[in-house]
Amino acid sequence: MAFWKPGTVAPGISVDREAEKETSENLVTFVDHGSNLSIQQQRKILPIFKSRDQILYLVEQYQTTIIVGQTGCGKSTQLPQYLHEAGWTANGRIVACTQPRRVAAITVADRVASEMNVKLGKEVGYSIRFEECYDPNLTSIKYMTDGMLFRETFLDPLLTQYSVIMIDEAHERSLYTDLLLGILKKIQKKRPELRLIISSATLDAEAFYEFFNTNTANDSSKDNVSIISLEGRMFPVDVHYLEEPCQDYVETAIQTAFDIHVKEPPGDILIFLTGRDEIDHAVGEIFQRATTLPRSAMKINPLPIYAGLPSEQQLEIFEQTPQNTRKVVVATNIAEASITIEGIVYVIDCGFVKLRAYNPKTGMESLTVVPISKSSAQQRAGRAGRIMPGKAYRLYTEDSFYRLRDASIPEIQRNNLAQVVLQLKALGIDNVLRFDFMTPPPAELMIRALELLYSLKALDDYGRLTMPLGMQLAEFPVDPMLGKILLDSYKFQCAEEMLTIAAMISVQNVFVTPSNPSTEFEDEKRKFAVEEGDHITSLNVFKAFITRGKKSARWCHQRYLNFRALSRALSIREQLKKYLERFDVPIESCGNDTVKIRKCLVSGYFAHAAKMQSDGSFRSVRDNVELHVHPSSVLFTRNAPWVIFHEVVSTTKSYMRELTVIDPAWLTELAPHFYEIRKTSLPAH
DNA sequence: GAGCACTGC
Repeated sequence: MAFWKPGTVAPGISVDREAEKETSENLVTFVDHGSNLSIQQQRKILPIFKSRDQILYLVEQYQTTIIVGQTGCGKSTQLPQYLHEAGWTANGRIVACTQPRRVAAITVADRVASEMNVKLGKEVGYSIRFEECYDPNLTSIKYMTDGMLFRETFLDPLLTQYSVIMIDEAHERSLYTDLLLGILKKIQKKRPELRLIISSATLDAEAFYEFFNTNTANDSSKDNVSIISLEGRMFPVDVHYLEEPCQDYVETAIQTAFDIHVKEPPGDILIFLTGRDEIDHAVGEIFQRATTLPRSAMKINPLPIYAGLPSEQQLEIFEQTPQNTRKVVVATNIAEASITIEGIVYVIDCGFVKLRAYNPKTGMESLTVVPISKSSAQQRAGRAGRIMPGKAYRLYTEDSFYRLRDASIPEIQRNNLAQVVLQLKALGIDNVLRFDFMTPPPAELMIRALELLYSLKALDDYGRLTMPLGMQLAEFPVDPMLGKILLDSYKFQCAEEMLTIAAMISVQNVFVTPSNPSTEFEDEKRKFAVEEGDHITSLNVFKAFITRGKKSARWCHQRYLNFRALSRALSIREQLKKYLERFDVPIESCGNDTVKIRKCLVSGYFAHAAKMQSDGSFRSVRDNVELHVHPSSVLFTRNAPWVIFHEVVSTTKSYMRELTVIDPAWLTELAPHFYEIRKTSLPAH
């Protein structure tokens, strides 16, 4: 990049470019201007430094402090250090800072360790799934995913080793953030000395304030919560709206990109669309139309980015743009918070997002395109203001912007809560319907979860956790139905197989589907396919990856397999195996006895059974709802009278994903109680 | 008969 505002962050010379590429985190980019500012001097020129003493005062005076600060103000890196310097980590106590994402936890910890000139994993550490990098005797500042801190409450319900807990990115309202908010409020009652810092980038501070304020007197000076706003470090972004709504936002986005390309000064473009189809189409069109640009004009280079893309292609968006070329990144929501791309000056926002929601009435999930929230729109626009003043083009009218909801619906209000209910019960919270959530989930979600847990025998007639089954399912880091097949595997001598199946189901995008699927792709896929269905096909893929493929990326690439996904499955499998060993479940293999494997699947997935109809579609056994085989299933091209499935996702139709052929007799043999539950009333909760 | 937003334990 040839241009940047002198005296500000230059895109090419930041010392942590590698880290910045991978995280949304508010890392502050330090620039070596040739002067010799020490790290400590650099810390003092951050905007947050002006508020240092005030923040420390508030944390001391109030049980909870809400910090509102834009991206780039340095709160994630500086606040824990201020608290450490002020003595909050004396006597072996720890300051924790949670992040919704793994990479963020690592990169911020790494940054802080280098600022403090200590080795990562010593005074400063992090804790994320599969990776604990801290020293229990030495670490005083600990960055962690919110899910990991939640898990720590199983071992130490009052989180006694922490003096201050900072919940970062709280505005995102991830499932575990919300669980932690409720639990921390409970802990504060028993540990009044515990300090909480809730950090949010948006204007929902009032809601956090109301939630944590326990002062019932009519005198606000006795409130135990305080709020402070910090100035950000962003450049201004000029927002443009359409005067009239557009018919086709993909086409409008393409045209807008070319308008910018022709009329505006250099700077890369980021387009937000909703899914892979739209992205592939837009990238193709931009590529085509670029050939009509005059030869003298600046070149244009469109690049796709979404989670399902293999790593090699994902990394292309981070490569330096060649001279005289403008990069156009076409992205899903992954670029809203998970990935930060340097050099973006223009943002085009279609105003929609693809969102997964769980319907408690049917137990089915839907994946639909819905309008974004105002805070999402602001976050997207902000992506244009990281290196210099930018512009955001919203492909909707200003009027429709004001009609958007303020914030997205928190995950806890639109998720399957089976695992959540189980975990709350394991923490001794018996009446989950009365748990103090910041925004309580609809009762139907809770009741559906309770019903499923009862049918799995994780809860007894009184709604209490069963021992040991219920307790073990609560501890397992997988969905309860998946946990059930692991714990029941001893009955069929197939724990080895179930571990692989559970790990493979826990990762997505094992096959890399090319944008125009070739026969070669179908042929490669068929080599692993078996008539019993997708679970055993996954088992074959994983076995081949470990033995013939020697866990190599090249081997995966040649077979259209996602190396990243398979490596992750390997880690998950190892972790699940440790749990089974602890639960004293014998780790045996049934060899190639697919009847045993499939019966074991039925023992957990009996509620997800479907019968084929004469027209080739299916009906669920439980609710008689019409279902279809997802085209990615190996059963898409085969006939199977009875199946069980992992999940249903409704898009254009209700598609079952991950299917296995079963004998209907197994349903009554392995789950006779399930059909009884519908005749009798539900147990008391 | 033809399709899969994004995280996390």
